[in-house]
Amino acid sequence: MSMPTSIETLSRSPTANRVRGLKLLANCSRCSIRPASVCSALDAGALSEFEAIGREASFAPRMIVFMEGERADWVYTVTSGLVRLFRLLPNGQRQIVGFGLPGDFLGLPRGERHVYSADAAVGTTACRFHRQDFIMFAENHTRFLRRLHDAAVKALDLAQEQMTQLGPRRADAKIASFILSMRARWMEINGAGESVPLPMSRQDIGDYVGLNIATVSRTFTRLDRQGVIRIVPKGVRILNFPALRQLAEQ
Amino acid sequence: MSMPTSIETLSRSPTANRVRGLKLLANCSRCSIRPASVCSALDAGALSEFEAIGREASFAPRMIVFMEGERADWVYTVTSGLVRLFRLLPNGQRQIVGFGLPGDFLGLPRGERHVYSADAAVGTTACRFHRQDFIMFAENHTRFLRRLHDAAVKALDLAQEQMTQLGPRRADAKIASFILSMRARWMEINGAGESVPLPMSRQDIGDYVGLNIATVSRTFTRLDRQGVIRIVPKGVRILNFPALRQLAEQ
DNA sequence: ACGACGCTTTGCCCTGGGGCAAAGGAAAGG
DNA sequence: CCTTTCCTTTGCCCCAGGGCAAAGCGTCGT
Repeated sequence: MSMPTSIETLSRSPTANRVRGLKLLANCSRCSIRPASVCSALDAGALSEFEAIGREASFAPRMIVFMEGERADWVYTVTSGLVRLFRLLPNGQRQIVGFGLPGDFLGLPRGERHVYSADAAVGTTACRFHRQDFIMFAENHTRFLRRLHDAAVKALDLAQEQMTQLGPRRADAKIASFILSMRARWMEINGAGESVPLPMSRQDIGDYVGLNIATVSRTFTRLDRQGVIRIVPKGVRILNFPALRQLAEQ
Repeated sequence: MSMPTSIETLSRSPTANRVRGLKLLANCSRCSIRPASVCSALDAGALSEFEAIGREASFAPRMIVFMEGERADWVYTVTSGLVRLFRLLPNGQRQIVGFGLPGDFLGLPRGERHVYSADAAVGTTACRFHRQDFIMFAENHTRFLRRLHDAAVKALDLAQEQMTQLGPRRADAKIASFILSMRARWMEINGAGESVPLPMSRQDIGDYVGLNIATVSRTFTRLDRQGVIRIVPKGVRILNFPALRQLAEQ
């Protein structure tokens, strides 16, 4: 059925260079994605303490954040852009296991090593903390620790969900589910409405839901022609909600 | 692509009846699967204390152990048989998210409610503990708690693995991976060799790896004809290891 | 030992989606 | 502003695997 998207055939491979720049954190209190992130659990005092141990890192598109198998020495909170979480399969195919959106917390696996890789899909910024600093801070701030745990539960739920999405479903069901799930995630960030940002490429979507890039493209086009969605630059607008939900359930 | 295996079309639906019988635990110290279970972390003293809070439950084939959404009041350690972990999708399809083999620990989700259902695929026995008793016991036995954590990590790894298996891979690759993964799991229990028990039905395998029952059957037959495996009652024997590994990597 | 039931295997046909490749667009770099 | 480089869309063809259904087997119960 489906085709290895070898990493070599991707238009460009992830670049080995890591973080592009580091800046001191200033004014977490004015950070616009804070409400959607784990930092929402911190009051003014804790926040400035937290600021002191973090740095803002920027990543150019395709820059690696961390690699599977590597020691997990840093943790991240995405503040803008999009991070791809992926595993490279023995046959060269890339399976995207998740997307890190602004507000998402990344890089704290159960063990001491990463179990998947992460790179920036577009220009991305993230607050970076040394694992030890971060853990020590969390252990001194119980509310924060609980919030972290919540984040982990949410990630697990998403993974479970994704597992059931990947199975043998029709292309339009997969794409419809994908759009609805992205919409739900953006709503937690923006509140937003019918417009769903999709900053990732068609290839990324395919590697996430388990479809060929051509099929992804065709399916978007079909949904557009059917009047279910409208394709807009870097995203879609949902025109017929019930129809989309209906498709997602197939 | 793929077909809803509606729960109604399954030859028989899971039965609503729960545990068939309960017996006091006697002689955990002689339990043959103990080395493969979380109980392996307990010494003689702790073991008899542990015995006191558990009961051995038996389940007839297709009996429900617990259901998605239900409060998770009991936890289980499988001692014999096979448990199917599954979610029912909106379209009626059943996605099997894992198999509980002897030694596996089940029923302690992150939240207070189960996120998937479980039923017995064949006649099954399991040690059952009240969640509270179990948690209290674990908190008083640090080695046991760590062992529990290890079990959770292993389960997560398996789920991650499964997520990459489900994607768009060829039928023989999926089946080959499945056989190798089952073999690896049995080896931890039996040590065993080339013979891999497969107590679950073809339908179960299909709902796990994302293939139609007919395709599952055809693929097993093909691998048999090619001399890669030999189909034996309730399992397979691996004849050509390198070939199987090779297929699994596709 | 026999019969019934349920699971597995197999054949036949068909369709959804992959492979390939070219054309069309958008964005980045000079 | 123009050129280059990706990325997306689309057409054409083909095949892996799904749908359906019948036949084959094993097993369990009486």
